[in-house]
Amino acid sequence: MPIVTIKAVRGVHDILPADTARWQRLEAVSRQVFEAYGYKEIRPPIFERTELFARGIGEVTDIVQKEMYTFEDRSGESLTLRPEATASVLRAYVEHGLHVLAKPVRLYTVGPMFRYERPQAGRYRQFHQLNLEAIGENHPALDAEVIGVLMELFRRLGLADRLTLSLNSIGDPACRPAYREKLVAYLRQNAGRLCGECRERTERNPLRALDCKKPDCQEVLDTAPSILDALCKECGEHFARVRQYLEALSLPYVVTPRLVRGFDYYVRTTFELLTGELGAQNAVAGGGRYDGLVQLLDGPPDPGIGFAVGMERVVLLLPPDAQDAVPLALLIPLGDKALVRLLPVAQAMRHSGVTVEVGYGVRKLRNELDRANRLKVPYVVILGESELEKGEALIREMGSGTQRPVPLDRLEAELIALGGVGRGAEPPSEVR
RNA sequence: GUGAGCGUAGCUCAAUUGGUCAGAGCACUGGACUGUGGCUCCAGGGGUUGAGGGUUCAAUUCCCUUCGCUCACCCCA
Repeated sequence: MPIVTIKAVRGVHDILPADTARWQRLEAVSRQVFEAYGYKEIRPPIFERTELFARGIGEVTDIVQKEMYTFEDRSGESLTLRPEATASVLRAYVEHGLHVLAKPVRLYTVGPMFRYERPQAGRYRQFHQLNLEAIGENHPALDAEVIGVLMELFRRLGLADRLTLSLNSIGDPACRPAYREKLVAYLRQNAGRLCGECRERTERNPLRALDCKKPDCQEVLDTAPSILDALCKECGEHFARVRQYLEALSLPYVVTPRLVRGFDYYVRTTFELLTGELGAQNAVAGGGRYDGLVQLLDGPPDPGIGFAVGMERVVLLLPPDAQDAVPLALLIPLGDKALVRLLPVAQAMRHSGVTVEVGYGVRKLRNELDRANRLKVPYVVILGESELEKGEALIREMGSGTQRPVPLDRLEAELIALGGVGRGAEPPSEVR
């Protein structure tokens, strides 16, 4: 190895072959679930004008203030690698007039996000999200639907019983300011028992003080006024109906009045899917309603709701794949003549969608068999001088060690017959 | 951005109070075994011990700096 090696940038990581099967499974199941609910994929670019995120996420949020990958392109324009997907999706929604479609417009997207944070367990600078958005409808049944999609995804992944759904309503511009005042008053009253940061938050962003983890602050916050008692009539009713629909769908949840989220744009319903298995990074997914955001991005006054799933965190929870896909057979030619005869056989099998590997005819049979053993292939085809003379090849079953001659012109058909039994193209995996 | 712990072969890890300490296992390639594997034995490739500097007769070991990893704060997916 050279003295100076180029390594991956801090906080980003390679997804290696040993893990890609899990990733592919997660993506496949997600698409199945989302599309079953009528959501269509959209693929926005991974960078946008910086202004889009500044406006959409909120100028005073941590993400915008200190976590964005922002750079100037050669024309001097300020661009930013997306730290989240919703702003991009809504920008595309407005830009291409998708609001004329039958509402709600149901969209999802899958891909990398970028945030400049200190890497940690389950937290990366480039990470991947599944994002789902339902735009143009404010009926509480849509809130329940979106949460239902999320829960169905995790049910299909077999993870539902290891996660809990936290649910809250954070009101809207009609009622939140009043609550904010009450909370600030309470926090000021008890400022002496709060940590320094929470005292700062009291003035700058009081809602964020609610999820401070320090025990002393928790104690103070336990008796703080609850947002749920301060909701206006409309918000209270909306929340009650969301709960009613979730119950109708038998979806368990825990009302968490102190659940606040990092983006400014959320109103009313907010939710998180939490796990106890990932250390400090306990949120596997999060989302909420964002009525008003489309308008903020120069679009029509369409309401919306959506969620994001952290794929790395899900993958960490998924059990490792039981078994790698292995080729059906290793074709072992002994010598170049045999190689020439086997190459088209391999090609034909691959045309049929059956995976095989071919040796190069230069190694000893012993070593090739040893290799076949380690590849865990169930069958091996041996073609040497004597077989060539007789116009046949040997098919050896590695498990039993038995082998039988097969006429060369029947070889391909025989192998495909062997591969037809539960091998080759796997049906879409139904993950329990 | 703050704090703590840790960086030795592709992987997992050794190396007495600084003194043959640069090693083992796994993996890889080959040989023992002229065309029949899973066992065993043997051999080989691969490291300026993360990088740079300092202390010392001598540094993997001690000190400083730096980079990276891990965990926590913070934030969130």
